[in-house]
Amino acid sequence: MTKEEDILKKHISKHRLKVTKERYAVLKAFMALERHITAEELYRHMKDKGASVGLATIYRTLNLFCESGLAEQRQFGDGQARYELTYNVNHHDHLICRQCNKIIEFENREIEKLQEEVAKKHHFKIFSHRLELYGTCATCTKNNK
Amino acid sequence: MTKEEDILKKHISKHRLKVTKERYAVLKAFMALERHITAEELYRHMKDKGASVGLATIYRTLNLFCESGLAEQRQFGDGQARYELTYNVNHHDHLICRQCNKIIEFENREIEKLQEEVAKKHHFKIFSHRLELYGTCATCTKNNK
DNA sequence: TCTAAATTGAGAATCATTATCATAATCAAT
DNA sequence: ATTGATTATGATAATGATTCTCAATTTAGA
Repeated sequence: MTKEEDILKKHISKHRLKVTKERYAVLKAFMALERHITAEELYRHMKDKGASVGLATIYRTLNLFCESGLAEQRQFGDGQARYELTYNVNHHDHLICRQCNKIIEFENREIEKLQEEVAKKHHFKIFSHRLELYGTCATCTKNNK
Repeated sequence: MTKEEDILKKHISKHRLKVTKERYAVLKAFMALERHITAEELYRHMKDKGASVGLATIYRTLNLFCESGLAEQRQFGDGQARYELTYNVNHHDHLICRQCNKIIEFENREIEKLQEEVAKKHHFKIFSHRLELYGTCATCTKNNK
């Protein structure tokens, strides 16, 4: 049993939910795939692999992952939610290429520190944040020439 | 004529669009209202004031404002786009209270500078970014006790 | 094994936003 | 000012992502 399965199982029993093969199947597929996947992409992928699960269940299960702390949902402004595993992953932010949709992750402790200062100045208790830089990636910039 | 009207007019003539009373009415109402307004809120407000304009036109006009550089659209994750006048306004980011939905603006040049460094490191050409801090504001924190 | 409670899948419902299209308004040239 | 071409408007339909509904199925625990 992977650590992620263990976390999911603990969340499930804590909330008197039930362990199902669908939930394991979604977790397995989710872990095997690229980060920042949409529900639709995950659905298609599982269907192609013969591990079909209803789309509604994909959504429900991804939300369950978020509630259990395994994953996070992101909105990059294209109208579809994206999900990424965050268990055992350092917090990071994103660079998004508007031309090829490439997503690059970055970490910057200095920025985080400054954010905390801003929050403190306004007496805000922060529980999450997001920082996204939109632009054109190196490859696309080169190809544009 | 306000400076904003002037900008809109220039954008309109540059793109061979047309000046209409609806566009002026929306601009007037938009400028008079609080920042970070939704299309629906603007629509309701104008209806109540007797300056009724169709909802589709509100959307079209707000997008026109964004194209002309007068306004920007924001997504704070509640499923509705919000718009704010940005002409002659310094760039800023947002603190968002998840309890009372209050939105506080802040400016931080140091964070911006660090963002530029991150972009440079990844050879990204940035044309926009967004930074949002989600949490509980001072008032709500106090009231929770 | 039995039963209560949770889960699933299919499709309906929802909600914000955009598209459609007939009618009306605007603009530029006369 | 009138005309003609083009764009804008408003009402409503359409869209697309996500959630809800509900009957049938599966799970957990006694």
